[in-house]
Amino acid sequence: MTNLEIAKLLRSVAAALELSSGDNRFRIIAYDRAADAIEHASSEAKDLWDDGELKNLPGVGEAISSHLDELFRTGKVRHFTSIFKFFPPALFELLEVPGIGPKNAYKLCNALGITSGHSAISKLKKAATNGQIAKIEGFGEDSQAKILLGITEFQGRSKRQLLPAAQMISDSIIDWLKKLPQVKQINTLGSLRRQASTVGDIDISVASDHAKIVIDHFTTYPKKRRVLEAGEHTASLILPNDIQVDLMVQPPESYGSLLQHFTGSKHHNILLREYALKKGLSLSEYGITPRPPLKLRGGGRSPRVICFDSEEKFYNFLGLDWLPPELREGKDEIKFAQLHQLPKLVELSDIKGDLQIHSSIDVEPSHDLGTSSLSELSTKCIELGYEYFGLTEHNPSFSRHTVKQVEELIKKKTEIIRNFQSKIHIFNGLEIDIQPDGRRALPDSCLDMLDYACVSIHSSFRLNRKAMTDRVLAALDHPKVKFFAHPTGRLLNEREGVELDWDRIFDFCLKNNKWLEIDAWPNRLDLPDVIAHEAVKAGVKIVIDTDSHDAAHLEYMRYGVSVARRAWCTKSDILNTLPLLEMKKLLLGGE
DNA sequence: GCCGTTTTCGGCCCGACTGTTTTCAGTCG
Repeated sequence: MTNLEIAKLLRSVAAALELSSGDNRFRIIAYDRAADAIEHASSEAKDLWDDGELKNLPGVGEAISSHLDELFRTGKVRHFTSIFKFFPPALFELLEVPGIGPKNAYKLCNALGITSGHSAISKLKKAATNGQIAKIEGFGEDSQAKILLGITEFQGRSKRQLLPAAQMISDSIIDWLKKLPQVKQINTLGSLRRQASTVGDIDISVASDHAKIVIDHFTTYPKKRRVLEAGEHTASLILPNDIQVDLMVQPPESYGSLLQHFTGSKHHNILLREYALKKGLSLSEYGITPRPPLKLRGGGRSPRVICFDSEEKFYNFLGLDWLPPELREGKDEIKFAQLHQLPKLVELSDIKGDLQIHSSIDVEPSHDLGTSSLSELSTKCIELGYEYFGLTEHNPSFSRHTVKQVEELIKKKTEIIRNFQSKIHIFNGLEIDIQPDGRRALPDSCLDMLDYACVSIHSSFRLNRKAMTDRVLAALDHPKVKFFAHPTGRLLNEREGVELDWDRIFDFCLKNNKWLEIDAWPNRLDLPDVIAHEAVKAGVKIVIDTDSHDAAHLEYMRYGVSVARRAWCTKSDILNTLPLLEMKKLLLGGE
C-alpha cells in the first residue's frame, strides 16, 4: 500500500468516527493528523514499518502504529473493519469531492441510496444533474451546483502548475501591480513562496493603505480571462488554462502576520500555533493575541491584537528566528528557529558551475541531442558567473553502434572540447543509461577518455525496490562515474518515481564518494525535496544541474536551488558551489 | 489517539466562507 492509500484509509477512519455519535473529537483529529503525517512522510510507511520506525512519525503513536502493523501483516485491520461496517463504502468515496465532508457524504448516501464505492461519484453526479440533491433536507439549489462543481474539479484534478510556470505567471502579475505607487510591498504566498515543486492557485499579497485602488488595478490585468470576484480586500482572477490568481491587500502595519499566515504551510502554522499557545499566545492572520488565564476566560474585555508590519518581528516576538519560507513544512523547523540553529541555506549566487548539460555535439545519442553549440553554452555560462561547466550528452545509442563506432564518437567529442578556445573551463562528461540489468550503456574503454560520467535510468521503471537498488549501485560502481542523475526518474504530473532503498543508496554514496543530483529540469525537480533532505542529513553530497538541452535552459538552475533549500541544504552540501580548483580535484583527482 | 522546555494527565490551531436556517453546522486552507 502506498502512503497515499494509507492516508486515505486513516481519513476514512476519522470520518467514520466523526459519524459515530459521542466519539471523542480529539481521537478523530488524531487520525486525520496521522493521515497527514503519512502522506507527507519522506519514506514509504511500509519501509518504515520494515525498519520498526513507524512510531517515529509525529502523529503516529502506540495505537495507530499497531493498527498499521496489522495492516502490513494481514492486509486489513479488524478494528477499522468493525468501525466501517456501519457505513456504506460509497461514503468514503464521496469524501474525495471537494466541499463534501463526512456529515454531508453520509446524508447523501442515505437520501440517494448510494452504497457501492466504485460507482459512487458517477451516481452522485447523475443525482445532481437531475436536481435530486436540491430536494434533500439541508441541501438546496446552491449546494447542488457546488457539488457539481466539486465533482468536475475532482475529475480534472492533479494538474498542478509546475513551479517555473507558476513563477512566470506571478512575475508578470507582480510587474503589473508594481506600476501602482500605492503598492508598498508585494509577495507571493503559499506553496509558490515556499517554492514547492508544483503549485495550485497563485496567491499574491500587497501591503497598501489603498486597498480599493489596488484591487481595481488588479482586476484590469490584461491577460485575465475573467474576474472571479472582487471585494474590499481580496479579489480573484481566472487566467487562460483555468489558472486562478488570488490577491489580498492589507495595510502595512499588519502586513507581517498576513504574509506569515498565508505563506503556510498549513502544518507549519498548526505547529506554530501550538507552540505559541504554550506561551499563552494565540496567532492569526491579524496578529498575536495574549490569552487570559483559563479561569478568567469567558468574561471581561477581549484582549488586544498585537500587529506586526514584518514577518521578522512576528517570529521574533515568539522567540524564534525568522524562517526562510522553504523550511516552513512542519518538520523540525520551529525547534531549530527557537535554538537559533537554522541552517544558512544555499543560494543561487553560490553556484559556480553546472555539470549536466547537453550540447549539439552529435555523438549520435540514445536520447535527445542538445540544440546549442559549445560556444553558445560557454557564453551563457560566463554570463551566469560560472567558473566551469560539464558536457554530458547521452551515450551513443547502444543498439545502433559497434563498440568501435562508439569509441570513435567519444574520441571525436573529446577532441572538439580539447580544441575549443574558451575563457571558462569545460569538463568532458557523459550521461550514461543504466540498463535494466545494471550494466552501463557504454564500454569502459570510453569511460577512460572522459573526465567523468553520470548515470541515470531511462527505461524499466517498474522493477521492485531491491532489484532497482542493485541495478543503480552496479551502474555507479566505476571510478569515473561520479553521480546518479535525476535519481527517481519521476516526471511531475506524468510518472511516479522508481522505488529505491535510499538507505542503501546513501550508504553506498558515502563509502564510495558518489553524489546525488538535484536535476532542475522543470518537470523533474529530482531528487524530490524530502528525499534530498534525508540524503544531506545522512551526509551525502549533492550536485545541482539543469540538464539543459539548450543554452536558455541554464536559467533553470534557480529551481534546482529551490529544491535544495527546501531540503535544508547549505552551501557545503552542494558540490558545484566549489571553485574550479576544488572541482578539478574532485573530478580529476590528484592535487 | 497523541504528546510533553510549566504536563505521563489534561490538554489538543484559528478564522473565513457558504448555505441553510433563524443562530449555526459543515468544510476548508
